[in-house]
Amino acid sequence: MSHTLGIRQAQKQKTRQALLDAALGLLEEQSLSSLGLREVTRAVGVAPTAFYRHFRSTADLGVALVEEALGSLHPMIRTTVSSAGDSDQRIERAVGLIAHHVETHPAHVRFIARERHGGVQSVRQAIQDQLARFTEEVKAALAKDPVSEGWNDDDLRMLAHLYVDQMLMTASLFLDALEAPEEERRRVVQVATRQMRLISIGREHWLD
Amino acid sequence: MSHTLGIRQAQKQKTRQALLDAALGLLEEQSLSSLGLREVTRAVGVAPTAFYRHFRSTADLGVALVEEALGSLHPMIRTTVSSAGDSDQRIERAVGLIAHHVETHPAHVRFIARERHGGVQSVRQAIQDQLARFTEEVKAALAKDPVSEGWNDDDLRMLAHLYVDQMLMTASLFLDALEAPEEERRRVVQVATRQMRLISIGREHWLD
DNA sequence: AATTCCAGAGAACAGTTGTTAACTGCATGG
DNA sequence: CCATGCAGTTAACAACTGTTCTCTGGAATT
Repeated sequence: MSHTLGIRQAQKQKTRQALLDAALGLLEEQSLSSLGLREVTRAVGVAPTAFYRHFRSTADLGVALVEEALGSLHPMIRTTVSSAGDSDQRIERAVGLIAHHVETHPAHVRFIARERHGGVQSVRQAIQDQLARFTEEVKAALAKDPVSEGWNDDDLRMLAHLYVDQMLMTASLFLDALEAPEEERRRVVQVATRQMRLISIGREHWLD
Repeated sequence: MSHTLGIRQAQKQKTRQALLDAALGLLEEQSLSSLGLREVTRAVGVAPTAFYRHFRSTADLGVALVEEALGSLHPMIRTTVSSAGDSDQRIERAVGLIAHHVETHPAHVRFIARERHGGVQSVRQAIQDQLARFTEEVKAALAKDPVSEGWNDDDLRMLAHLYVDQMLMTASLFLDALEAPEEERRRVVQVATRQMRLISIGREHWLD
């Protein structure tokens, strides 16, 4: 692999990325279903027809954005759920990781939160597929945890589902508090931490 | 109150409602930020300019839809959280109420789920305001429950928040499974029930 | 060095959009 | 019964949309 691709394909990928970036920017103040192809090309500074060299439609571009936003997130998931430390330490680290990711990729997070239930079917589907993969990975990680001894498959899946949803909820909360005073951001940390702690407690007593 | 309003204002409210209904229908396949005013009036069968007699913009119409979708939901909230029965019975009833509401008002539920993180600021704000009211009501109901004895204000609020979010998550799940085979719908009931049960268990052991 | 390929430009299309202004007809209040 | 108010109509506007076809310059291939 890593075949140094010619200056031709390199330039193509460059404009393609520029289109993705511009779209992501424009999507901070609207939904994908109202994003126009001309709007995107205008923001990049290329002719409208150039768009078709890279995407069939804005919906197609949306699907590409889903992969950009979620595809590279799988490694993080693993370190979030599994690994060492007692319960409180793991929770603290998970919340910290989420907060950090929202701070470094706010537009991506906003895009996912917005389009997860958004008006474009194919994009909704792409997000659901990725989240389903996340859920499976979390479930696999949970299965290895000694706390989950004796849990059946359905219960593991419902807990994984709960964790993934909770992650997104927390990320969305951080997003809304991004430009808020630090006081409120700490309240978000507090709420998220306590919610995860409550879930954790429920988990420990599940088999009673 | 209840002053039988003249046939003039009656007709006005009628077209206003027709605009709201038509918009709600159109919003099943797109987001509010891409909903055109002409699109709505065309669906109703009135002139585009008639729109301005009722709403400043489609965003304004969206805010009205929020109140229609969530405003009448407050009484239900109360019966969902509080009232009699042991833990499992209350959960079963809550999940049933949510499922029923999704079946009878699917478009409203879809609208809220979609626009909660959608591209129109004022509508997002309106939804957040209503949800904050819900959270306060749930918190008040929780405070009266003997299980919550000894809980401080912050913990009550975080639990109320968790319940409200869980309610929306569940509603969204039911929505996606609306036209799916009954088998999958029962799986949704199962997952939602177990998640609430886990939360309930965590709640009982919170003060350990 | 000659040829093919292709990312992007340019122009034109039919259709759409939000908003304005001036109007019409009918229910309302004096 | 007559004058006023106002929901909804009609017509027109400039601006915008997605998509098509044709063209061009320079990289890639032979």
